[in-house]
Amino acid sequence: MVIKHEKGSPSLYRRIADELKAEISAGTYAPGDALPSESELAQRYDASRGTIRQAFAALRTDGIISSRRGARRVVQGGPRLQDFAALHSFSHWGRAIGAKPSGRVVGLARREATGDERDRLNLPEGARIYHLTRVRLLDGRPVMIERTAYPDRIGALVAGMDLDRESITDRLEELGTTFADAEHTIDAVRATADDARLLGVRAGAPLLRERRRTTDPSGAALEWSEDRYLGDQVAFTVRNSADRNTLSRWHSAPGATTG
Amino acid sequence: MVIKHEKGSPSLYRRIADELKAEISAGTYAPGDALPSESELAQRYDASRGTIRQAFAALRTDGIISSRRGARRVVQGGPRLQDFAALHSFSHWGRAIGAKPSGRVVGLARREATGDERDRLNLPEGARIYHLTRVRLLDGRPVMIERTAYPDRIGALVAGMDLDRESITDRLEELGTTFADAEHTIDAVRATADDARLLGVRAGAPLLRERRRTTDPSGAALEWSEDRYLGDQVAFTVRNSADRNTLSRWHSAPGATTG
DNA sequence: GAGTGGTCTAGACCACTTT
DNA sequence: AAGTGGTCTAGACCACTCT
Repeated sequence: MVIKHEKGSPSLYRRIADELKAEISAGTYAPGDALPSESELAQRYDASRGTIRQAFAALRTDGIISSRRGARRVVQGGPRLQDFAALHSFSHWGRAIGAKPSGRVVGLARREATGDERDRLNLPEGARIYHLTRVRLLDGRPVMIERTAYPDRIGALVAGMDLDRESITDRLEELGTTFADAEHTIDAVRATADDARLLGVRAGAPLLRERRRTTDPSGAALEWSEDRYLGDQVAFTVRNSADRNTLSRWHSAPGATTG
Repeated sequence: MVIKHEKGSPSLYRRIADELKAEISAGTYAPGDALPSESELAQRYDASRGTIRQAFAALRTDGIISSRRGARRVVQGGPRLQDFAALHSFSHWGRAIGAKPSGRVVGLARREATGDERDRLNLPEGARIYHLTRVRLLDGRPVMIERTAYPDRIGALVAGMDLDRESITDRLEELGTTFADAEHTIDAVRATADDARLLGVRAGAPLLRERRRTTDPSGAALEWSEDRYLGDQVAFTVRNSADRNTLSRWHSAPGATTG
């Protein structure tokens, strides 16, 4: 018996995965606890074993559970992982951690893309972009400087927004833009005089720098951003395993530009 | 027809995945190129479609390819990701990037674990650990300070090694220890006087701090390490997507320990 | 409309952990 | 010995992209 999906409804394995995640969040299964077996869940959800395995695979990829042949799956400890939206959008993230996120526009300009920007956004010579600089705050205190380049098509939409009030990410999603993949490069830099003034720290303070390239489902670049966080305010957490690794370590030869 | 595995040989889908990765590395499929369809590969490898999908899933999890319904899978650009061993072991990593890795032991001691160390390694009150501090170098230049706590059982093995010469990771693997999962927390800190002396920079220089907890397949903690990299020498790269997210952003309230 | 990936089923055998 | 997850097969229907 195959049950058809209602239009727009998530697949069965996604619903099962979401339900398991919710039960783990709620503490029904605590870190270290064993989860129900595949066959047990197959019965409970009237699904095949393959579908249950697909649901578990989603949790495994997110690092929420571990799994070994012969033993039941076990809930992993550690900090809860955030969903893609909370990670991608400062506004979402701020609200998720219970703070009041805001922004202050420092500059917005349409200009010709630099060579680096053309590379990152995959644009032809002479292409124009929008470049936005904002200070982002939590509960009124500066936490991060955001310097983002948008391709012309996206930037035109952004330029029309109320940037002090709206979430760019949310508005772009409403306007039909889908953020699918992102690549983040993280290192540490010294605050420049400019950084220091905007963040209210002394020049030379250690900042956590995140350079991010985000693409849509077809692989087209949607933004290229360099964000600088106060080093003592923000950290990033990554999980990986022998099976699955999305993390790399990179070395910059002294004197070379850092990618 | 079911073909049995030879003992110790990797599964079919792993071999297919490895072969595809090799072809991508070799440039047979360049970033932006479409890959063969599932049915085509099923024929080529005399495998079922499910097995081919399993191989593709491995590449997808590593962020090497993207995939959308209706269109063929596409090779993703960006830096090549390193395998778990290269990420986990400084020695492996150094050799992989063509440099000569080395280490200099600053201190090794067996002592009672602090509260923080007990939490991270999941040890009872009063448990003892081994604590190792090393400076790690590439081509003779200091790049990182490593401060690692090992549970007694592991530390006893480490203490017997030639720490200036051997790779701890390699030796522990040879001795039957399997590193399965790791959780990394990354932020930026100011170099202490001690850090500065060991790394040959001025105090206050920005350092990239990686705190790492590594576990074996059963979830038991194998090490808890705090590594500090020169900010202009090393960066970390992470890939994620709406489907699959192993990255989180964390906020530390001012004054709180960045635990 | 043809091709492709996404979801789901039902069943099989095996390696490993647990009791 | 029983239970559990890992691998693999063969087939089905569907949503979507491409030309």
